[in-house]
Amino acid sequence: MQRKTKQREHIREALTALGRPLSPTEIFNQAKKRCPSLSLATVYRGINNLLEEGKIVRVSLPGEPDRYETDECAAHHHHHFHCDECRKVFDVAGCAEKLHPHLPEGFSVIRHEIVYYGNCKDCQKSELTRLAR
Amino acid sequence: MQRKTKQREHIREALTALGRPLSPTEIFNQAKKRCPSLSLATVYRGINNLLEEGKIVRVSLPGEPDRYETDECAAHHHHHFHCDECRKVFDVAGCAEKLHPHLPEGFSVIRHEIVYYGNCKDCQKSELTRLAR
DNA sequence: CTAGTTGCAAAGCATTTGCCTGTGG
DNA sequence: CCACAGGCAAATGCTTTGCAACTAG
Repeated sequence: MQRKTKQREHIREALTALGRPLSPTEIFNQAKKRCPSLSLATVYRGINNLLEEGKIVRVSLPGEPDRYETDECAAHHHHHFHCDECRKVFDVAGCAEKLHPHLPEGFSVIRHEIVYYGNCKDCQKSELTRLAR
Repeated sequence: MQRKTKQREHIREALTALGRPLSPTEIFNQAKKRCPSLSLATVYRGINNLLEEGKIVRVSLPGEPDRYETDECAAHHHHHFHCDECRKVFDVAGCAEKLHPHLPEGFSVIRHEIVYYGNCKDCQKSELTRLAR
């Protein structure tokens, strides 16, 4: 069974603190603020422990390194938004989409992933100010 | 400008021969049959050349190494299907989906990607025979 | 106590680069 | 000819592992 250590606490804390899916490096940088001795290898190990326990969930997006979010975030069906500008990833609540894929004969769909790309709130603003110049 | 070499031909040939998005290694293995002296580095360089020329297109799926498909495949809007069993990727023609994401205030969507997961035709069959046993 | 954890450094993998030889045009 | 292309091996970047020291329970 797993022990409760400060390093592991810091990993979960980083995830809840920023409230969006984070990459191992983002977690590392965030958690290092509280625990300077933390090593990146420990973050990776901690991530894998927490994954096995189901306390965090992997968020993979096309062409991006894997990110992770807390089980609370993952409790409801949702998709993700990737900002083309700052490359941060945000949750998109619910799934109002109607899906009717034109599948070839004999294929069956068990689940789906949708990723939206565009500009997040902050980058939207900076985009506007840039255009206004 | 780029030259026409047999190695580069073999890369495109591999893609059209199998008719589905292929990873660099899949391309390498396929092309090596015709051109045993081919090196993996050349496949990577060839892929990047062809990308720049727009002759092939990158297909990234969550948690998967990048794959590539010919520009013909990419000419029409489509999405992808990933078989949970054999891990091959197939094109899904068109996009009959109605998308109405619940975006936070201030976000704007420029494009989207959809990935379907399930069993492809062949693995569907083997799944059925396995269950029948 | 003692098995699970950590930090560090080294090992793995996939992808890219440097360098020198080979070759298409 | 000779600049671009190819093969090989070394370099890179991200993730995992081995190992000895450490610590929660």
